[in-house]
Amino acid sequence: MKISDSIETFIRELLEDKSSVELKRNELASYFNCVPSQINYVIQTRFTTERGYMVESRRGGGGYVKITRVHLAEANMIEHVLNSIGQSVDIMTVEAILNTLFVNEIIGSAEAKIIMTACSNSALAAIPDGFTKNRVRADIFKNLLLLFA
Amino acid sequence: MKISDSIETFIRELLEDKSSVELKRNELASYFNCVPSQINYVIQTRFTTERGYMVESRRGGGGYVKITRVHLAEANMIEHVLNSIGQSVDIMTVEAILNTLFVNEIIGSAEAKIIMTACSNSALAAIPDGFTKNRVRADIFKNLLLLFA
DNA sequence: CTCACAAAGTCAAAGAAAGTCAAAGTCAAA
DNA sequence: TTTGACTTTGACTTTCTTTGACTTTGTGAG
Repeated sequence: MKISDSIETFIRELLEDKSSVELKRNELASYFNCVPSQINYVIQTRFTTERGYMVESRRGGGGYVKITRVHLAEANMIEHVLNSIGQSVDIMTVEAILNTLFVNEIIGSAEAKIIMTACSNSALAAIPDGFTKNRVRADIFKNLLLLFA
Repeated sequence: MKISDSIETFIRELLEDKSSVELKRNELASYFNCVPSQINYVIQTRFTTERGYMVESRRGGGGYVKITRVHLAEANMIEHVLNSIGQSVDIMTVEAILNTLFVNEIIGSAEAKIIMTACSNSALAAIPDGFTKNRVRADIFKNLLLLFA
């Protein structure tokens, strides 16, 4: 029972051909039998800037939500990412960022895998949940990204 | 037969065909008539990095626990090293081990560098000195070494 | 210009699932 | 018989998802 994941997949598939899609929030919601605001949830958690998407929308009659896959400038992408990471970061975000870096060929899949593992909950199991864990994760992540800058 | 052992066997059997299984913690618990946290106990004591398993999970709706088996070849150097690392390890030891692995061509210099950085004091700066820091270091190190097994 | 309606946005509460911790129980070995 | 490693249990926490009431913004008819 994970409606959000289905919606995410659905939108991803639409984006396979074109680099942007225009959706009707309400139509999509009724297609998936969920409340409209769930579409917002999916967009906010899955189609973020960190994952390489841009979202525009308009309300009112004939309104829409437009999602665009964006190719980030390769130049100082690492620097950009480093700045976007705060003092604390969760594993989902790490995964998303690594994926973006991989897609943009900044890092290879082997490196991504290593970094992912170093930041995984499994590796950080000894640290209590919550702020501390995500803070340590951010430190490790940043230190590793710095190797590619 | 102890419940924990049965659960362990059950999961092991699932892993005989596939190299990874996705479990529902609550379902498994109710199947074995035990409290959910017992599943965590089994995983923490039986499906550890030393034994060649990796564990990922997600909370919330549609959550899961995924256990992946990594094949540890007999007489494998990584396995040996994994077993030799205790619960806690200092940065000098990490460096020494990495050097040995590099000299024996088990890992490349790029990988060694990444692992070294992930285990560095700089990456673990947010953790107070002493036992905890070296313990987290050991966890990270073992998880990363497992990638080369 | 104004008002009704159509869309999309916001936010917080409720629900779902996994994680943590430590107390209490077992049981064999010293 | 005491000790200590291993197990079982459950109360509490954290994380992620779903839902819905309410808000904001655009459009078009009168």
